Amino acid sequence: MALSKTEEQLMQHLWKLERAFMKDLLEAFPEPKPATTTVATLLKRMSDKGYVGFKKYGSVREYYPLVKKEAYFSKHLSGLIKGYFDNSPAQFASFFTKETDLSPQELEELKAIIEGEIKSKKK
Amino acid sequence: MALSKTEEQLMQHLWKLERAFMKDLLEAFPEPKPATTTVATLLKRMSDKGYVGFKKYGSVREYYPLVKKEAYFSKHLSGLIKGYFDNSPAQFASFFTKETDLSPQELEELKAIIEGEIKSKKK
DNA sequence: GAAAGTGTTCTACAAATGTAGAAGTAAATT
DNA sequence: AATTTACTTCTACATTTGTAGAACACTTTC
Repeated sequence: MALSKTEEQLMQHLWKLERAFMKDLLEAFPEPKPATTTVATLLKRMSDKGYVGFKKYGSVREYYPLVKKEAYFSKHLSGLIKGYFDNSPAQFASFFTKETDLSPQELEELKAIIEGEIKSKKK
Repeated sequence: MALSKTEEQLMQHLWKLERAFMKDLLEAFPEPKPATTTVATLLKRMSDKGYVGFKKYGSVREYYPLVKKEAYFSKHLSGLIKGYFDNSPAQFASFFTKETDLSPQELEELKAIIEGEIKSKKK
């Protein structure tokens, strides 16, 4: 099952922190911070959905992600590409490159990456 | 306000069709098709949210999108990039290029696009 | 060891979402 | 004109989501 928008936000914090206690997560939120119980509920649901694990220290828990950000994001992205670009990553890439405001330097970097990819595919 | 997952799907059909009557939309869904009333409800909500317009022909309506797919998608994408790549499109691009399985030809095309962008930025 | 501080579990509830029946209306068909 | 077709509008309801109070439990601190 997928995460909801709010759960995803919390997941972002968790990915950044890698492992975190309730208080670390609360700190990560900007004002106005949600109630502790709110975060607890979200964590419970996320854990039920299999996205979050935890280690108990007494009654307190140290939470950590069970799915990698990259993996989660990849799935997200391929969904988007399927939906919006008729499943054509190339078409998506083209759109992205044109629409996003990349600096000349970033473009050069990107070009280098692609050249690297081309080379590695060829070998 | 944003569209929900299901509303987005319907929106996809509408974008593809450009203008559509209820029956066209229903046809666009794969089996098992939703009930007519289900789609009607979604259209109503989407219209309330300002994403869909319609022209009346008697009591029947021809629906059409009020927001361009590109615009909607862009917003989506920048949200993703903000969330997952710390607001760095370049970092995102790099991830995308590595993770997605583009064919050598697609990579060449992409490279060409980027070169074009570099040139146009330089001018 | 009584009081604070932290976090957990339970329970609750409003809003948003997914889905659709019932009933009405307009247009097409017999 | 009566019937069928193709919607639309209204109403309804189960889930999921966003938010959090109340009450309980473990730790730390005076």
